[in-house]
Amino acid sequence: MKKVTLYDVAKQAGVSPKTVSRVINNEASVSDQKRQVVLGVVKKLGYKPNNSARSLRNKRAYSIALLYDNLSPAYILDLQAGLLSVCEEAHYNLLIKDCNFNNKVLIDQVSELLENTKVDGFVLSPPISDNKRLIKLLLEKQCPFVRIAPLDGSLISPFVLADDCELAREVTDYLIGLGHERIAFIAGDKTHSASIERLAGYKQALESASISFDEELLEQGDFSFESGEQCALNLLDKAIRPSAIFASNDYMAAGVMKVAQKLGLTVPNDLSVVGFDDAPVSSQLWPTLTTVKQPVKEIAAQSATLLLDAINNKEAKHESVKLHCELVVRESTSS
Amino acid sequence: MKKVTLYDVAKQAGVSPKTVSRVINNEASVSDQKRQVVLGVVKKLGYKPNNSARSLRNKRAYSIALLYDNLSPAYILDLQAGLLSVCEEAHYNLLIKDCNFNNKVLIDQVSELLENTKVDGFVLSPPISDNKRLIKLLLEKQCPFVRIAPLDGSLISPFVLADDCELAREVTDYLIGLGHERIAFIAGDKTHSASIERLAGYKQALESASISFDEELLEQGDFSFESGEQCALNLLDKAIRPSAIFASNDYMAAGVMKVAQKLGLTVPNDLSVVGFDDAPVSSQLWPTLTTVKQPVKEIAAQSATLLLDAINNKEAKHESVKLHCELVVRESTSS
DNA sequence: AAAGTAAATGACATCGATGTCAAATTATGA
DNA sequence: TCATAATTTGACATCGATGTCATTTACTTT
Repeated sequence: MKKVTLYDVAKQAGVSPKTVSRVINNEASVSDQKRQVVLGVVKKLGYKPNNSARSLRNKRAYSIALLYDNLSPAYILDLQAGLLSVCEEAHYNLLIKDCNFNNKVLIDQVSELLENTKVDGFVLSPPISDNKRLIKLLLEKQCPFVRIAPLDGSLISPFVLADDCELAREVTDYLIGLGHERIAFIAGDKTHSASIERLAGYKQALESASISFDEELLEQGDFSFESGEQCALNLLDKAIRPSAIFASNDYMAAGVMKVAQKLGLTVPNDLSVVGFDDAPVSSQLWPTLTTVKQPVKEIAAQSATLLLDAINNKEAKHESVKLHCELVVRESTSS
Repeated sequence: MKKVTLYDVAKQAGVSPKTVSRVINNEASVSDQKRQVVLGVVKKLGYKPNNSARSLRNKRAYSIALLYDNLSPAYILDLQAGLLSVCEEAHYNLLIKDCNFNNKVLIDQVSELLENTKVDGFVLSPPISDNKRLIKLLLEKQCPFVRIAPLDGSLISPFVLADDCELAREVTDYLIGLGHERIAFIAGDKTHSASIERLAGYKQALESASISFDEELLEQGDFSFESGEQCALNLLDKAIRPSAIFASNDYMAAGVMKVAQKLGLTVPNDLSVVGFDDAPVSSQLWPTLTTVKQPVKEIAAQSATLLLDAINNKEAKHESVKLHCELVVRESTSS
């Protein structure tokens, strides 16, 4: 039951430790014959490289860090799960960092992670994906990173996003298809690309259907339940009410539902409501909320894959990946 | 900007590296005079010990792992936040492990963490806190661990819990105080101590108020929204309805709200509803839910503290800590 | 077949911190 | 004051993997 090391493998295989190391790291100049022998012994002894020794020698921690701030708990947990699945496979550690603090501290903490912990790369989730100072730091230090749903679509790093715009269009098309013409939209926090994209999709759908965009029907929220309430109050107070409200996320949609109920409106008969994200609350309300499900775990898994690529192959070209969301029709919408 | 090592400190301080090491690790036999000198240089150079080197030499990873399964996202995130705050302070890493798999795999994964990653200790959250096989493994390997809200209150390890029973009593007292006499209770998953405790508190309060416990008013749920719905249907279908329903968590309470609304009952006028946990949904419903807020971050922080104590002081006695919850009165309750 | 080139292999030092054990220093007691 | 015990201190080896560089082996080429 004792820990097996490179040396044990080397002895059994009748080669030098260095050769075993070469095999483990998939280096080129090892004869196929010895490679097979070594691999055999590795499997037989169940050898696993010691991470601390590697880290010490190579001056890197074999770990990546997830930076997040201000997202919904379920979303963050899905991100973590997706990242973990890839990290475990690749024998990397995942460090998590709640960046619920100001810019200055964030920069310090990341520097610390870089210089002390020797983290290999970072996953930036919105709104950190567009933190200028942080990105500048990472680029300067030549530290690999991936951005999730960034506003800035340039390939300074790989990035992964969902087809928010397309799905917002689909949602709006769906509402139009149900016969709605006065469809209001509640936008989210502008520092998230999702807000921009979802609004764009809404506008595109209106245009395709030759419904003119009405400034009156657009409200600016910030993704919070309270902002949803406030925006709904503004919208439902109008002389001619919208017959449907499309909120940029489920929290705001829940706020809309609350206001509708308070005003004595029945959802979906008097008002259709749509959210976005498929947060837990969307199926815990009554009526349950029509919404859009993002493939958050896949987004995270893709991010991890791209990041590990960048880490292990410094000259790899940066890519971007767009993943597909899905409309989930529930009870809060009708004609 | 180069990395400073023990040797740099030793040279500057005019002592041997070993002495610096002694100072860093707070060992006894160093003269006060040298200690001061060394500490001065440490601060001046901003020396930070290299974790990989330490891990290699000491055969431990300076990290703890959080095992969780099946809890609400917000709860898990709060646990993580609480653990992280202590870990960062102590320069430990936090590994997270979603144990959403069967017993066998769990044991394998934990063994792997122990033998390969050399994790120093584990934090078990419910219902893993009472996983017999896992606990047996950890005890055998003499690996320190803390349990959060275990069913088994013996001191095989330190543990931390909330005063669920007391608060359930307080909630029930509060409902009784409002004039309710037919108060139904929806119990949660029996593998969680919280379920047992909350039910006990409910019964105690009834007894204190000389209201006899009515089997008819007790339903068994499993903490899910759907189970809340089902139990509510059962309860509200009775000839004489309860005037208040106390659900063991907010998800189930949300299910109750849904059913109440569907049946045309107005909350709180026709029915008072109380939840537990102060999950996000409790303030995103309308009416907002009266509930109980657990100090989850503090529970986690305490757990981490106890665990690190156990790790760094093997003969420390195991302690248990009980933390205080708080009743949050919102809109879903009235006389 | 000899010479020359390319590929495969291994000896050794190193990453940074710390346990072991012996040497040096200080304190104690007769 | 000197021998002895107690306390500080440091030299050195070590944890396990891998970069460097020299050496050996295999493969061409004329």
